[in-house]
Amino acid sequence: MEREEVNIQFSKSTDYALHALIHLAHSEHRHNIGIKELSATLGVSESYLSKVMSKLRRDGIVRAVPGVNGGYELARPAEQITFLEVIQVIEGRQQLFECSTLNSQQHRLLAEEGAAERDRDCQGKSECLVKKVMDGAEEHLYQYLREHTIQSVLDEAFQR
Amino acid sequence: MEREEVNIQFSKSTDYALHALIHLAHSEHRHNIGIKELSATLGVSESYLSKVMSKLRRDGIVRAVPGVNGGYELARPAEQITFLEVIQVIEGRQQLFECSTLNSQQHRLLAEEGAAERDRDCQGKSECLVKKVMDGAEEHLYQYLREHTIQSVLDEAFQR
DNA sequence: TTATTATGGACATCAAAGGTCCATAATAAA
DNA sequence: TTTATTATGGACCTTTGATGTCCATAATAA
Repeated sequence: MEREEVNIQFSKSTDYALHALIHLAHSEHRHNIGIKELSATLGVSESYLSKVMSKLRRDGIVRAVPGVNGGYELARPAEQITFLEVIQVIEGRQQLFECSTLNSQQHRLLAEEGAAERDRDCQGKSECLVKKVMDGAEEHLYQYLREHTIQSVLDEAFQR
Repeated sequence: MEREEVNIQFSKSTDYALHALIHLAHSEHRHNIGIKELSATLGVSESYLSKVMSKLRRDGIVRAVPGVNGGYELARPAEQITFLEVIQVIEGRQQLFECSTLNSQQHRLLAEEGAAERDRDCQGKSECLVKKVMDGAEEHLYQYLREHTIQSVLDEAFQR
């Protein structure tokens, strides 16, 4: 009874990624910020942060150059990098909610009231009533995360 | 490279809980729906669904009575049971986002611009710029989930 | 009293998060 | 062209939590 279960939460990797990108954006006059500086700034190991940065690179959010004076920089203007995009790159693109129950429950409901012509499958189709609400919630959340960018955070930091 | 990582997602338990509650609400003329009927309806094992139902009972969402003809029923009207409440009971009440990075990043930003009088801690305080956005996202999501209840889903099922 | 139903503890399994280490590739500077 | 430096990716490890089963016990109505 010591620990409550933990579940619906963004991963630490997402945290690292967002903070790293903000640091890059804030240092844009300089070029090629190395993993050493990034990991020291965030207080995270170089080896782990490297993995996160590699993902960001593979998805075209940052550019990376090896070698002396190498490092990372944003691949695009900070106002074109949304929170949603970063989160999806790191967390993957699965949906907030997947229906795992049988097709029985909600379809019995529908069938009994004479809407029996609908599909018979609850797995991911739009027929599941619970999923319908959750999909709405997801779109709601995503819309918010689309409206916030790396740049908008910087703007806010400088009280405007 | 076969499986993409899976992360930010509601658990199956939440799925089970929501579907079970809808079934209870839809059967409110009858009383005490047993775990047998519930598990058969959802296509889930009795033993596992029991755990989920116990959680719902401990948090006052359903009532349970053991013994012959025992079972579960809603402890409150279906319009007073929100999606958010169910989710929080099952998933726990941690936040969508916890800041894991050092206090350095965002405070260096603030400090450089002369806002140095703020706290020095990024762990969960409102000072972290990333966390501020994520908290906003969370509140956005929660507001939506508060507006949807077990009853509202039933209403929708009966096309009104 | 008895059959029935819910409860909770103890386990088991499995996948994913989080993290480390190292060999290799790439690059710029010397 | 070497060399020092930096990123990359594979292999591996540990911990945690989700999912699930089983069983003994408690509670309850018939």
